[in-house]
Amino acid sequence: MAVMSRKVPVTNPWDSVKGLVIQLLAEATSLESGTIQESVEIPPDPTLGDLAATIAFQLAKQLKKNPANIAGDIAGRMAERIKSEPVLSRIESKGPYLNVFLDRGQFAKYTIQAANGLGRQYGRTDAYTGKRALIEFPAVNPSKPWHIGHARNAVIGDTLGNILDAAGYDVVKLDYINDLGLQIAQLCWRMMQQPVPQEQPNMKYDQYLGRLYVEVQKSFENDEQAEKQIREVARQLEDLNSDAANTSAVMVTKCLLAQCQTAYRLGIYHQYQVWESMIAHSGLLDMAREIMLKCDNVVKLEEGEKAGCIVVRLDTIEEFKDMQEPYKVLFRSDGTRTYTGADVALQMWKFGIIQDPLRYQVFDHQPNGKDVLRTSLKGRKSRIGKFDVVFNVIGSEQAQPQRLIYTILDLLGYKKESENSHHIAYAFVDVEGTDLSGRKGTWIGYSCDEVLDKATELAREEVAKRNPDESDDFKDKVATQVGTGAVRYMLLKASPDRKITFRWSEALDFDGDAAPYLQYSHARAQRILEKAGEIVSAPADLTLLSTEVEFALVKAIAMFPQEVLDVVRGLKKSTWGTSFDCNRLTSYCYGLANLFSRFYDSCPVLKAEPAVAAARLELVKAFKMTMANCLEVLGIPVVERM
RNA sequence: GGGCGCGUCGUCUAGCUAGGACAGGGCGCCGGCCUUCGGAGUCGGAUGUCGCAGGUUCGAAUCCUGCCGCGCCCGCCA
Repeated sequence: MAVMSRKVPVTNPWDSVKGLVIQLLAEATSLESGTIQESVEIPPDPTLGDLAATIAFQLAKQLKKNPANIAGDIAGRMAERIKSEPVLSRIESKGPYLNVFLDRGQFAKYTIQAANGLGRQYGRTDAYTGKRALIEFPAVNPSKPWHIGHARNAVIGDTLGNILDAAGYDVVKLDYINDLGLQIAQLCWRMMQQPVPQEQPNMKYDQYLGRLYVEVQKSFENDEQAEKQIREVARQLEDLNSDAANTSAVMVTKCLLAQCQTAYRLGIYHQYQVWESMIAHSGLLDMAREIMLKCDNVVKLEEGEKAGCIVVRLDTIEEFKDMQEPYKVLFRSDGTRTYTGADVALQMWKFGIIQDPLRYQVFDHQPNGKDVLRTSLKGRKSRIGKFDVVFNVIGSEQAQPQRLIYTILDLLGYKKESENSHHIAYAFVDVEGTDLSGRKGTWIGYSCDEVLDKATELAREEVAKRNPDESDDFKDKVATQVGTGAVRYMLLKASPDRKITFRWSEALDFDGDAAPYLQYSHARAQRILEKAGEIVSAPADLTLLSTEVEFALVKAIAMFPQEVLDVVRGLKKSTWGTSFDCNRLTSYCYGLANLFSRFYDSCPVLKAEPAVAAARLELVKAFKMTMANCLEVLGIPVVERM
């Protein structure tokens, strides 16, 4: 069998074996392999089998026979053929189900050779090589620190990027900086007031600004005069030479640098930042407007309430038929853009529909060694290029506005681009009763930094308890890895469409289904390999790995590449956004760690007889590699000792 | 009013897109396991009207219809 005898390690062992089973079922039944593929599943209990097919149910309808009899017939017909495949052991019918058993030893060999042969590449595939994906996140206003809800956005976006990258995509991560919003105007207004607010010397700038904003908000709400002035500041911000714009530029830069420190703590890096003020002055909006006006559905209204506005007519679209107002304003009567208008223009830019008029310069040198570029008036032209797919990570409350943008893109004639526009939606994080509001200041105490601080602090205590003789440097380093890993994992393990109620007791629970458990399993594997270094050197016979527990671990290792691909294939558009099952990968990773823990408990490695020890060591290596690769995709630090 | 999402042991949650074998986990609770490579572990136990009511099907947590509860969205705002 060609697939099974390749010299080069297979990239996707589970899928290869499943493919083989499908092939054999097709030979035995004359059903389409597509039909069979859909019916092949994993039995609920491994004692039933390793793979199962429910084709007997479908055939029962056609043949008008009892499905159990049909399954029995097929099993009988396939028995011999199965024996000729080394990785397969036997087929059984159990009622209407067809259950296939793998040969444990052969499959262990097959899988471990794949994982250890590919090493850090294991889990990566070239399924989407050649495609370019742009991900925009988290687009936090540069007027406050990230709170834990912003962190959810950022971690989802970052992890999506890693997963797409593993599937072969060329991924670009982009952040959108709204430095022209009302929040910025409010802060600038305050900055230009007497007395000039004093910066808190011991406080991060974003933290300080976020608190100042809560204060300013009160003036805005209660003082009509102040509100009027703030509106004026907002207008001035559009003029890059104004005092307001200069004040803003300094303030926003300082705030953004502070926010970036939070991102870096979470291991999150970007290639580009798009600043709204630069978009406003780049000519991009004018270019977009021209293109839009060529479309029949975009018109400048001459009369009525919206006279002078450039609007898009939505009444031709089924979905918006029931809308009270069929005209959506893109450019106001004074010529300025609405958010919808700007968003459509930006989306067009992302797909390369508008030639890039922006210039770029380095904003910061990131700890990953790479520069993040920001849009600017002065810098250089860049080759950011066109993208095949665009993902915008935004809260689910923006589902309709996002869909509207993609619909308008379609109306403008960019059908493909519309289809390839994805809103990665996620529900908000709240805090037992209240939401996290920048305005009301309810985020105070729940900023991402504070959560990371507390998690790291607790991790420091635990590390110190377990490693009393280690250096402070060691303890600090590991505490950081454990603390940040725990926070990232907590945010990823919840399905994005489910709201998270943040609780300290859960965030700081390092037992059970949490990142430290995963990191711990890796550290244990690492320790075994370290100790083995001095002892074992015999060439391993991997077919010796055949106990229940070993086999379960082997299967989990074999499934990793397919798990990654399944998450990518699961990115499907719905009315409310595009589904992204980041929790599926955390769940896989937890299961993998769990199986290793069982193996660790019941299968001694170093104390086993030499031949078994050699084989188990290879299994430990394969596990460690897979766990490390999976953690890397999740953005959770890989820990050698903890 | 229209639209979207959520509702699963005490609690948090997976599974729902492609219906299938006793609904999986975590925390908490009860009880075992350190003369075995790190106990952030492991083994066992108790705990469930899968929001409610119908329907489709050989078979429904999953699909359809109608309700109920919670949250969110429907501006030349930002």
